Amino acid sequence: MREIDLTQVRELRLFESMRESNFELLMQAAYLQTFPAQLELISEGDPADFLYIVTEGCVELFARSNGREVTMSMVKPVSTFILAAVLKDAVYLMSARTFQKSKILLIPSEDVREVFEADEAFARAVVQELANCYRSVIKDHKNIKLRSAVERLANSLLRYNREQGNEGTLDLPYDKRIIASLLAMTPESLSRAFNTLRPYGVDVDGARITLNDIQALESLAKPNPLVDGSDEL
Amino acid sequence: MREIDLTQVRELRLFESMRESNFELLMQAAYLQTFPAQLELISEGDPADFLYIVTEGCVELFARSNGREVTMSMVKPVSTFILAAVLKDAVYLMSARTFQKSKILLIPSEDVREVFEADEAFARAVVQELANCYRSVIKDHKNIKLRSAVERLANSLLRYNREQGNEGTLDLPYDKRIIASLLAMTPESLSRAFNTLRPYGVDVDGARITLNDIQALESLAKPNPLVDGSDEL
DNA sequence: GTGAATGCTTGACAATTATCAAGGAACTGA
DNA sequence: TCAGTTCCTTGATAATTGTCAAGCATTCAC
Repeated sequence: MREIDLTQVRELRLFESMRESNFELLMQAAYLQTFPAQLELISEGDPADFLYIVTEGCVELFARSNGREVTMSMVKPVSTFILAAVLKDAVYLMSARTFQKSKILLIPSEDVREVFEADEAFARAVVQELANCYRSVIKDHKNIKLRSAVERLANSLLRYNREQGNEGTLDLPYDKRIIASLLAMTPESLSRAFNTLRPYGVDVDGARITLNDIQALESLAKPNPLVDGSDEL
Repeated sequence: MREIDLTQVRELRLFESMRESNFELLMQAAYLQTFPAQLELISEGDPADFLYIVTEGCVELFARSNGREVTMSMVKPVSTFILAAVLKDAVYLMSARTFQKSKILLIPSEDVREVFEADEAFARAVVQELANCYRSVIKDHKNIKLRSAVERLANSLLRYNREQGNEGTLDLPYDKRIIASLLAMTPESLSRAFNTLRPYGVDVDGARITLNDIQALESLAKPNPLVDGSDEL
């Protein structure tokens, strides 16, 4: 594995405090692979054979049931996914596919669990990671249950704007089709939701969005850190 | 604290494997209190001062935003709630109120975190508990994003029926108002959803529900263990 | 370049779900 | 017992969101 990849992974909060020997053990068992876009990596219901870490590219977590399909979240470098299933030695609850061409590190579940048993620092880091994941889903869940589709869109635009430096202009990080699914609506409804937001200063030009009246947009969106907060609050 | 309560708590998977001395330490710092029904125990946004454990009664976790309010989940004895906030030393993301008169054990967050640092077995048990919580919210999230209101109701009836011994007859465990909110709909819509299910053999008599044609109901509900599974799958 | 595919938008319409108002049943407390 | 709740249901209606079909722009392969 390239030195630079290793360093990146080691710097993840999940791995930074564990013993060097255990980290090496994990990495020796691991595979680093590059996958093309739109390749299905895991399928919900399968046993959790590997812990995944995206080091380059982007991965879509999605769920299927009864012929329908929705995007659950997008995983960007450098982060892990489906940690909970690995630790419980259970089946995956979500499917995953590469969104772009991606470089992904696969660590066999058994090794993760073994090191989890042996390395206290790692065990504690796992707790922090899981707690973050948990709180993040709770926020998503509140978002869907407490807000209408237009409000969800308004808040997500405000959030992208914040993440991209509060310049009043932002680029949608994914296709609108995916944004729509993340926000639990159809692409058609997303299109119409953008139209609804035009009187609030939202201008759309492809993936480039301009927010001309953030105050107005906020008065509609009513952002709430306990729903939209990126983290640690 | 009464011996019987202590034993119950000790038997929780979260506490069963920790060292006796640490368990005693936690319990000495803890308060056991009885609260009347409908008392707000915690309010989202407050710092997480205590870990809560319901030993008798029932607690409603709910969320508020922008004047709206929804039930997130119901906590029955004997289980903990808001563990993630305690471990992260963060604010609560959900509010909690007693549903019935309830006996609740409060353990100061600092003690939980201290023992978490000191007791390896406890740290590992925390991981299992958090992983369960995480997977349970993921399922709720899939339920809402992948199904219509009627389908959600149908599946939740099938689930209550399973939990109550597959007798084809079941009692709703909470007020319909709460069931509605758990299923992300209004009480009026729940009422109409029950009517929609009548042709599928669902008879309603107050809180007592009879399922006269489970096959028909299942063909509508399309239950899926990766969404409805109680646990461990 | 040309044709096919993809992604997005729009229109027309339908289904789903919410809102508001009213009424009835069951429980509650004096 | 009776009035006052509370909870649930129903009706009428409206808002929200989804579906289906078509069209347009862009990208992509050849």
